[in-house]
Amino acid sequence: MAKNVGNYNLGHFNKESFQQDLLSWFEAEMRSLPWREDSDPYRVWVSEIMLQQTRVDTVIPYFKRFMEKFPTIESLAMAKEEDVLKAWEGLGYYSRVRNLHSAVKEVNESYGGVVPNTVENISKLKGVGPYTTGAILSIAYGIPEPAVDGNVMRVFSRIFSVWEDIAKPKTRILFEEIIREVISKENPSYFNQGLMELGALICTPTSPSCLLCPVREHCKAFEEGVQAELPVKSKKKAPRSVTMAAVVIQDEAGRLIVHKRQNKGLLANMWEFPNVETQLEYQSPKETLQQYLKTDFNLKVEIEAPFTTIEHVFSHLVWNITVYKGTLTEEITELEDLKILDLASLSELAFPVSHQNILKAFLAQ
DNA sequence: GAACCGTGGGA
DNA sequence: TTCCCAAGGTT
Repeated sequence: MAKNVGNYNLGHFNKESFQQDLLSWFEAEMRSLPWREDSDPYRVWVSEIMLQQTRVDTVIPYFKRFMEKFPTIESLAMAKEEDVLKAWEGLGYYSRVRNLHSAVKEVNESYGGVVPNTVENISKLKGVGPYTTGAILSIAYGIPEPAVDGNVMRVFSRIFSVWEDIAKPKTRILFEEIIREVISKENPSYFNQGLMELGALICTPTSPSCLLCPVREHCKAFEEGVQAELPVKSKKKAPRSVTMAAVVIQDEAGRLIVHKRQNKGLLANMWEFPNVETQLEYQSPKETLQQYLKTDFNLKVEIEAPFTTIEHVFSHLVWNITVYKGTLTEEITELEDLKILDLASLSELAFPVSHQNILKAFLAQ
């Protein structure tokens, strides 16, 4: 019986044959990865959050360290956010781990420490969206839910020759509907992981290895010779540029002043060296910096010449930071979000990479 | 729907 | 160098 999903007719698609080809290939070729040692829902959960928009090779060492430090739901639930953020330092998208921490507390308190196994409950957890819901349910619990990530959209764009823009949110819905029709009910875990593995190893964004592809005979794009033109993905606009001034302030003992960022938005709750945006100011960067320190922290600082400039590129903006050296000219009263610390103490706080680079440049001068 | 939210790697 | 990312989610 021919099924229609959107404008796509799945009638001539041999679902059983496709499943068998994909599953056989995955069982033979799957990479040995730390989070594949078992299917503990907590480990699956942590790995899926880490893997969001992040390469496997980058995640591996973070995952190992994280699981050593926080081996169970309870251990993570009881941890201080400061320590959790530190374990994520350098991975990026830090709201991922703040949401994970919050959601793990929720599971510990409201679900007896057991990760929920229904779409209804698991998708309520902070940081668990449509993809992660399907990934955890299928991989940890064997429930046939679609887990549509970039790999899956790329693979199925080619399999069914779908020319919808995969950068559009609604396109994901289309692929979820397709997956619901073709997912293996017997082994949804390997089916979903197999699709992602195929996307990572064979059905790559540029120059896919079609001659090695286990599901080549099911692929409409290959049949039509258009695999290189799919998927269609619109470009995102260029990041905007922000000009900033930062200062590394030292006291007589050589300790450094650091500031904790606000608890929402960019790099929330991460530590940094005091800095201000200087884009549209009448004042010189140095005066802007001094005024910021005075009004926000009642701090008088002697600011010397800049010793480096740093460019840091985010996904949606670029920081151009001129970094000054400063000297503290009076006693400082520490605040919740302002501390003066020696280097050993600094190393216990979580800094974004941009400010790690500021410290490196300061120490290297 | 579009903007926000990081980082390091590879072509 | 520049561009595009890599197992997305939230607002």
